[in-house]
Amino acid sequence: MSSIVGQHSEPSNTTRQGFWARHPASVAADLIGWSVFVDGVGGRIVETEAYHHEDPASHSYAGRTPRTEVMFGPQGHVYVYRSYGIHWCLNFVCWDEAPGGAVLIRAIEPTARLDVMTERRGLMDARSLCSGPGKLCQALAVTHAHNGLALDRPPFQLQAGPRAGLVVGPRIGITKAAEVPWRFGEAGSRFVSRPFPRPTG
DNA sequence: TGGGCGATTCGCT
DNA sequence: GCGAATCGCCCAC
Repeated sequence: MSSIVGQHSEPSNTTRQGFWARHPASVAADLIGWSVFVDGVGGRIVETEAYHHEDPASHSYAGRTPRTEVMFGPQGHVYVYRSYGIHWCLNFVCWDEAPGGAVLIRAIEPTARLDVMTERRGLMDARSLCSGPGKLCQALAVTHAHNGLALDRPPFQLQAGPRAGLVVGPRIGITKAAEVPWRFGEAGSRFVSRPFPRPTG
């Protein structure tokens, strides 16, 4: 599933339930190169991470709680949680065999309304506007108020797009199952949160 | 009801 | 490169 959908395609295939009813790692890989906007502010997704219900690093691993409720709900919705008591993190709910999975959006290449993002972030450097899960939520003004909202309805807008290439690596900032290679990025992108490890020979 | 912990970021060295 | 800031969630007592 790496089809490139033109802007005039009927609702982009992200709106089809089938896209999200797959393993989070598959969805996370396919989302690279797509664009996400919140109230018209956003850009191209260049970095994601997958979290699965059988994955010890996933919030859903310990079971269903009020906080993780959305992860067990319908696919194609937004799961937002607070990180370190300071930042917000944006996830897209997806799962196939059993409920409880999501893709963390870790970095975006800003393309739309950089002026708004610049003001929200208090920065001039486009490269640093959305190069991290907490950063992009600040730039796109995503908060807990968005938790549970559907991705195919305002204020969200998703649009398929091409990517230069896919790179894979271990996830960042976790202690459990840190070796699982479920971090995905666009090859050569300068807008990722951190460089991907070079393929070792 | 209390304490430990975390899918982070930023500034200072 | 390292550590502080900061607070909601979750489990144990």
